[in-house]
Amino acid sequence: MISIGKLGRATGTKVPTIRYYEQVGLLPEAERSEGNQRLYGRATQERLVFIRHARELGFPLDAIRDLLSLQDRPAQPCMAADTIARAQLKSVEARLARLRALKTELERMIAQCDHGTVADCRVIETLADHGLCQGDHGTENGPLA
Amino acid sequence: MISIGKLGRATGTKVPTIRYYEQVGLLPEAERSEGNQRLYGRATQERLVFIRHARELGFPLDAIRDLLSLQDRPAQPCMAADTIARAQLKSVEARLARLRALKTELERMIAQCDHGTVADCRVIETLADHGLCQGDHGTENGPLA
DNA sequence: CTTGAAGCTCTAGTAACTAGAGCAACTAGG
DNA sequence: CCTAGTTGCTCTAGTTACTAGAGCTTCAAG
Repeated sequence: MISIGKLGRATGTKVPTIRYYEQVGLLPEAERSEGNQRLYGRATQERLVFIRHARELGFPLDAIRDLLSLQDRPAQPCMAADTIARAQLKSVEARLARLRALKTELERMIAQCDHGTVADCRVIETLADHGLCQGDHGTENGPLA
Repeated sequence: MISIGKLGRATGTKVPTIRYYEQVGLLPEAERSEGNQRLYGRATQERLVFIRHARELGFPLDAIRDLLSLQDRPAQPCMAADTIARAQLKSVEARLARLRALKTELERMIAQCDHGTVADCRVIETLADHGLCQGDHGTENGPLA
């Protein structure tokens, strides 16, 4: 049984984040000490590690909630977890493609900035240039990277 | 002089987003018609295009505010804009590296999910596995992708 | 035994929007 | 000219995943 601070250090999670996870039901309500302080055992620590890894992989908390509920009833078929992972992969690939394009664009911008005045700075021109839209208008404001 | 709806369609921006940009000072307070409806001219439309492009490139609104203030006083040296762009490039590269790792991991997870039951599903095991931490603990909960 | 760190609860703030209520105004068809 | 129906207005509140602060209590070390 360890304190919330130790759990945080052990898992690389900030203390308020742990309390937040409890609040939104991702972690069970912690046992308390005499003096009302949270105490955690192995099981919860592992659950938190699971959550953090899933977050690092970009899963939103809702998806993690689903995964945890699968984990809690392990006799089910694996399909649901697979489906979640596949959906996640799709969105990761989309973000990757977008970011690669952005990187190219930024490099171009920086290369063209000639340390003159803003008046002829390509960084600003590039952003103002309408010709660079590759016509994904219609998507409207999407997640944006 | 066009309405907010037309401006939205012309720039691929949702109407509430335009009002939001005005509210937070990225766009000037719009002129109004007799009946109190917002009217926009070329200048504001270009400013909005600038903002949207910068957002697509991942610039946070604060950085965009800075860029716009540079644009408003174009006799300054270009350095500041360059600095902002370089910082942005750095963070894009970091996000890229992280995402590439995530993609590999997800692919591995999916490949190992053998459509059995959850009990032996690698998707969940992978997320629970502590051995996969490449020890970036200490960063605590960072931006996460 | 005392001091300072770590814990508690609660509220409010962050980014960048998005959604909804309830109402006014503009536009096109008949 | 009238009447729908769409678009616009303001305002409040919700979203995601946390983070920060106030004001207080409890714990661990010297």
